[in-house]
Amino acid sequence: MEFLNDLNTPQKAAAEHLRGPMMVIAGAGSGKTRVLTYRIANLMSKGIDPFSILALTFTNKAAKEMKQRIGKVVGDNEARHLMMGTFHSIFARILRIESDRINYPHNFTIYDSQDSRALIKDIIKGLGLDDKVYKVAAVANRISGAKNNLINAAHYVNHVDIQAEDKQAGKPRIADVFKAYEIRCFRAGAMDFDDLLYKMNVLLRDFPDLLHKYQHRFQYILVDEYQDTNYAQYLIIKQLAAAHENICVVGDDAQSIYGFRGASIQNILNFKKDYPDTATYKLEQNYRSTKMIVNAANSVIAINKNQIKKEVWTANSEGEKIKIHKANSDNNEGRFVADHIFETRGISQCEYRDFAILYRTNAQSRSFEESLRKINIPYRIYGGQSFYQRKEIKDLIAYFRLTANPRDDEALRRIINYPARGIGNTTLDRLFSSAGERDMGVYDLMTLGEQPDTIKKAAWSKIVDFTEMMKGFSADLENQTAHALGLQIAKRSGIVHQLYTDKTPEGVARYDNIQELLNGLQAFSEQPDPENPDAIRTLSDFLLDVALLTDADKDDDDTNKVSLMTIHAAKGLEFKHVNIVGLEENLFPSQRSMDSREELEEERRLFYVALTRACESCTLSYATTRFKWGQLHQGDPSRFLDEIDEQYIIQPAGITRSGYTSRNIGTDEGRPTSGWSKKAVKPSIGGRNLTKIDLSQTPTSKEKMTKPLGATHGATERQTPSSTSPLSEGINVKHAKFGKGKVLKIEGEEPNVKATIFFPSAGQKQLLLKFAKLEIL
DNA sequence: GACCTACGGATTTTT
DNA sequence: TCCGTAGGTC
Repeated sequence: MEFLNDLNTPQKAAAEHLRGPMMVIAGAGSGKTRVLTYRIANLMSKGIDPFSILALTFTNKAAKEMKQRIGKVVGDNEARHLMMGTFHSIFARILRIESDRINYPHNFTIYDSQDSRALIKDIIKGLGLDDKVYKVAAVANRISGAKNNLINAAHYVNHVDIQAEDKQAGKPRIADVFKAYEIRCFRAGAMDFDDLLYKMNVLLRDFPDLLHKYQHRFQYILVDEYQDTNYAQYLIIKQLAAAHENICVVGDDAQSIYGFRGASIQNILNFKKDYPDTATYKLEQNYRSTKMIVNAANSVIAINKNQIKKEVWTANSEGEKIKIHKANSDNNEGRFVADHIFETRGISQCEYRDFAILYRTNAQSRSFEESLRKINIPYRIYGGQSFYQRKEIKDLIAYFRLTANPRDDEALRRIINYPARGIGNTTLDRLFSSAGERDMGVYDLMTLGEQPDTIKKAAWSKIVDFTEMMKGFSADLENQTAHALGLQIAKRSGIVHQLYTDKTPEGVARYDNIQELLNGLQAFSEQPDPENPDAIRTLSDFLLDVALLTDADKDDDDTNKVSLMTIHAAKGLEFKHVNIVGLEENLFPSQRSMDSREELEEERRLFYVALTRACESCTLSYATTRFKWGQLHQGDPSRFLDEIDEQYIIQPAGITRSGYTSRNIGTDEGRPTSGWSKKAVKPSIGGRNLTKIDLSQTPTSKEKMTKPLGATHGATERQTPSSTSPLSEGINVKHAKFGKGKVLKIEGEEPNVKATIFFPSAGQKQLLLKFAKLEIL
């Protein structure tokens, strides 16, 4: 096949491999996606049915892109039938088809981590355990870890080591929580992320006909990012591949960074033991980065003990040395990076999209956002609170979920009183406990037509109204498109109305988000399902997609913006110019990774991943002081800085902020360093009590805020402000109205006033107002 | 049940 | 510092 001539020798050999187990060890930037695509194209050109090829990728976006690239080689019509996607999405689809085997409804709900945590919290409370000892996050992690190792609640309670560990940690009753969690999920017809893998294993283990069916269907299996698979994933692949052993795994042990999620680097290290006939291909030529970057990264990763030997090299140009910058505070680090991007863009004539700022934790993004905003550099934040995590979106989706699966108790809990319809917490608690006593779902209890004696009459009639409405929605589930039904739900539930009447800036943003979701629904409804092109796309089809979408999957076609993200999120991406920030001990490497060699090595691999994202230049920075929980902390430079062979780095003599003030951009002049609250005064201005002020009557045209509205709400994408004030401080918000917002507290004095405002629909918000002119109601 | 206050905990990383 | 919420009051 002539398309194979685009490949170098080892790439070509790997792409031409037809049958039998194979492993591709692919260094960073060595073209592994190319090999995967070309191999699949090659299989198809040899007459192998695309229906029999299963390709598992790490993100849906990667799958989509690969499909498109294969389509270009073999034609879209053929490529369409490939089974490609993430582990979670592919197996969710299969589980949906086979769900009756394990007594789940076809429209089972997928609980996201918020849902599972809410449920776990409720269980901890219900069992009367101390929630300070049994912390939700810790318990959730424990359960998740067990499931990823295929341990269910029954095994958990009998597992000697696990029980010993829990006892040691003072939490002997996690097993009880786990057990209750299993029951409640089952009763709700819900699976969490881990269940998708666990239950898939159950299907293959307990139903030989299904094992046979899928072994027969997937004759060729390819797994990308194999170094990041966990035991549950490993075992699914192993079982599916057992009949034919046409399995191809691609990965790089040096880039294994998901150990915390149960990923085991051993899967890649042990592959040859499972398949002794494995053909191994090593891709060692890097096409992405300069010599300087490749060599620097090599010098770092060489320190790790646990790895497969390989020599990553490049024929690319020498490139510039890696720069290290020391800042004296987190804010100055932000300013340096923003300024550096500004300058580099001017000198090398590249676009904003060529830059990335990579950090260890999402919480670090703030100082970079502020600095970029100040000098009008557009940026996009990945991760953090994504679109689908926002409250209003989750609320509407909860209606969708309850429509598709009335047993979904977590969705019900969320929306039964939103918008407010007079069913309060007391009623809800009684409903849940009454349902628990009868071992049935809450919705089933509600539709039973039999009023439990604990529920008051007035509340019960509201419940009946609610269930009647939901029944109406459910009746249309199969005969309306996702868009038609979604629109109907948005309107009839009262959500649209509720948000429309809320004229606060936050309320307007929420209304827009709902519109965006509905637009998304429309696009979804109009695009046919490749597996089943004639069927209408229902709301439950949409839910399956939406539950497993992540930020990385979001299309952002022509956005020319600087990218801000965690290093984890940057996996698989590349940028011309990369800034790796926050290189301090206890931050990167993270404090929690310091106890064990394994975890520290994982942090080092993470650093390796960060370095190898860069094509042309890489700049590292750290801050000697940093605000944490409102307190100033000292920090030491990260050990990773010392681990780069010094011949590849420049450590400039000019310490912090060199060349900065001359341009007078983004300086700190005149700004108090730690917020406004230093001068806190009583909640009164002009001698009058200010606890009740209607800000809608306030002349707002002169108000300035130090943060744009909505920023506190964690919007995923923030535009650079179109206008800045003469002080280059804050943003003009003259169109802002505070609607029904009530001021709870005023601190500071004009013109610097911090106001705590209560919005009926959004709870408490703190806003920093400049030149506030407040009038008393 | 709605509204409000004061307090305490949070920072890994993600499907 | 910010955010969520338990618990108080009307």
